[in-house]
Amino acid sequence: MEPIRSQVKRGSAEFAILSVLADQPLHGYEIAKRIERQTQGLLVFNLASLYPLLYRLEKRRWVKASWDTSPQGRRRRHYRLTAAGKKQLAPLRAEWRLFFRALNRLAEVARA
Amino acid sequence: MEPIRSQVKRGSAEFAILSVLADQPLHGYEIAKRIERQTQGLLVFNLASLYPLLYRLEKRRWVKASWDTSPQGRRRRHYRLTAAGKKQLAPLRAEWRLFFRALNRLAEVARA
DNA sequence: CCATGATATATAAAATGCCTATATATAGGA
DNA sequence: TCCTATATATAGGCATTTTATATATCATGG
Repeated sequence: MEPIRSQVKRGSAEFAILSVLADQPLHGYEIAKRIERQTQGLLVFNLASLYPLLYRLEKRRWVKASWDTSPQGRRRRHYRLTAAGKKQLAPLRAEWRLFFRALNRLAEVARA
Repeated sequence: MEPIRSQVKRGSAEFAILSVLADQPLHGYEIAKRIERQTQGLLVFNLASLYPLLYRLEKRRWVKASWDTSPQGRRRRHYRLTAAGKKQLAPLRAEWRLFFRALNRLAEVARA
C-alpha cells in the first residue's frame, strides 16, 4: 500500500499527532511510527516535519513535553496532551468530518 | 455554516475542480460558485486561487479551455475535462478515500 | 570488528498550495 | 450613483510539509 501523497494529506499532520496523543503520551519518534503503523502505511510523515510541528503545539500549550530516558539510556522527549489540547480535538474532528462530507457532495468519495 | 479552514481543506482544490467538471463543462467563475453551492458553503475557494490552478490543469492537458461569450456579451473561458482528465479522476477519488480511511483509523472522524 | 539499520532529536533550505490584495471591465438593482 | 454580481488575471506572501543534513547510541549480522 503506497503512502498518501503530500498533496492530498496536506494539513492533516497536526490532527494526526493530536489524535494519537489522545490515546496515550508518546515520544516524538514513536508518534511518527504509530501514525504510520496505525494507518497501515497510508499516512507517513517525515520525522523532520514532525519535530517543528511538535514545538509549535508545545508553544500553543496543546501538548506538554518533558525529557526522559529510554531503558537503553537514550534521551528523548515525552509528549502528552494538555487539557487545552484535549479541548481542541473535538472541534478539529468535527471540522474534518464536515470536510469529508463536503468532498462527498462533490465526488462521492466514500462509496465511489 | 462556516467554511472549512484552508489549513484543513488544503490540497483539495484540484480534486474539487476536476469533480465538478466531471458533471459538466463550466467556466471559471461558475466552477467556484458551484463548489461553494454544492457543498452548502463548506468548501469555498478564492477565485484568485482557482485561476492559476486552472492554467496548471490546462498545461497538464487534464482540462481544455476555450473562449466563449455569455448572453450578456461577456468574454469567458469555458473549461471541460479531457479524456486524460477523466482518467485521473478515479485514482484521485481512490486516494482521497484511502486518506479518509487512514484518518478514521487515527481518530474515528466519520462516526465520532 | 565493522557496517548497517533502528532509535532519537534537531535545523536549514526549498517546494507547494492557497490566501490577500490589487487590477480591469460590464450588467443590474437600489 | 453606488453597490453587488459576474468574469478574468497577476503579484506578494504565509503556512505546511519535504528534502537534505547533522549528531549520537544501540542491536544485528556478516
